[in-house]
Amino acid sequence: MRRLAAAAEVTPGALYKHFRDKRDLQRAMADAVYATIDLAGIDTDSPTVDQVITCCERLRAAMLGFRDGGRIVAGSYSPFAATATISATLRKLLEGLILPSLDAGDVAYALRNYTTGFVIEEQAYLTLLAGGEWDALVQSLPRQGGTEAGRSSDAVAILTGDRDLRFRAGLKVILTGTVA
Amino acid sequence: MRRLAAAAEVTPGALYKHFRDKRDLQRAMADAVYATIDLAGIDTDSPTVDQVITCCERLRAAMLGFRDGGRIVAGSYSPFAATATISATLRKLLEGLILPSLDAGDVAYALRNYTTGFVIEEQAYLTLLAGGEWDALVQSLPRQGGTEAGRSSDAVAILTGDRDLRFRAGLKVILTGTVA
DNA sequence: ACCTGAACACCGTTCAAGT
DNA sequence: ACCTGAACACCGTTCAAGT
Repeated sequence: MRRLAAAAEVTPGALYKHFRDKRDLQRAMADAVYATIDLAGIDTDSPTVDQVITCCERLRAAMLGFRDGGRIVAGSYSPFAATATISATLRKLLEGLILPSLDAGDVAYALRNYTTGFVIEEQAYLTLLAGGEWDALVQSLPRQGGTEAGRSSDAVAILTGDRDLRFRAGLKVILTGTVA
Repeated sequence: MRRLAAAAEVTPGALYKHFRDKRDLQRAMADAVYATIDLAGIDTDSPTVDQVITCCERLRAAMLGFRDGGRIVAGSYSPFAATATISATLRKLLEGLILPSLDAGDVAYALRNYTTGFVIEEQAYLTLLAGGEWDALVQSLPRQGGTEAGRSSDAVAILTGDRDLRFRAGLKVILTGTVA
């Protein structure tokens, strides 16, 4: 609050005429993150799986555009316009695509939770990397017995690899299923 | 740190002989959360889809057992035993189940990110509810034009409904897919 | 209506000194 | 090896008073 006030060239107390408290400000920040989502080329009247994927990728991109974007957005229920727009867009796309046995709300919610979960992990990794703490952390991963099946580091492989590719792989898993 | 020190009947400075800083302590807390996961009845030698679902449900239950459990666990890379155990268990189960075209690591990562994302949202809701702030927030949701398709509140419906059911519905979506 | 100054009750972290 | 006391540099929030 104090640093934000300084950036706005105002005294900290002045912020409390605009936001009830820090959490109220963070809700507004969450909507500001959603507001940067690029919806160009998304047409809810002719939905495709590719558009759903694009939608999630742009949601991810929007969060990645801000420090702690994932954590800001996660669980902040910003009751504002941009938040409503992305929710409705994703759900409308899905309504025209999914199996009739499923609920579009459940699918949209799963996709959004996957996406925010992925980005939180990703930004934590990037912060650790930038601070030079990542290598020490990976080094201290428990060396477990014998076989390579023991290394607990799929997360490590995913984070240090091509994250765009891995994110899309996860989306495809959700959309197309994993078992026969 | 100060409150934890008080609970441990020790001076704040003493904590810094055991943990480098607050984040280091939170990593240990994350592992402590994972350590409460009940793995009874999970047999990685004869994997079933039901076991995967149970595994994710117990992961959710473990996080729900602690204040801010989801946020503590998300993006904290605790390089400890319990963290490695749940990761390896989930992946081993999946290796025996998924379509050969998929990677067990990607699927496990998608399931974990979905689960932590869901729990973060859930705990934020529960905190808001306990603080009496939830109703005011939902009231302020933008009333958008005409049709009921406009309400942006799938998240609201999911959170205020049977969350166990909704969580499982999301898991099934991921495991069995959404499109033909 | 919006802002300032000043205060209140906190934080995380460090470090010499003790045992 | 582990802990205390005390300090340093911060926090979020409130509120009378100003304009």
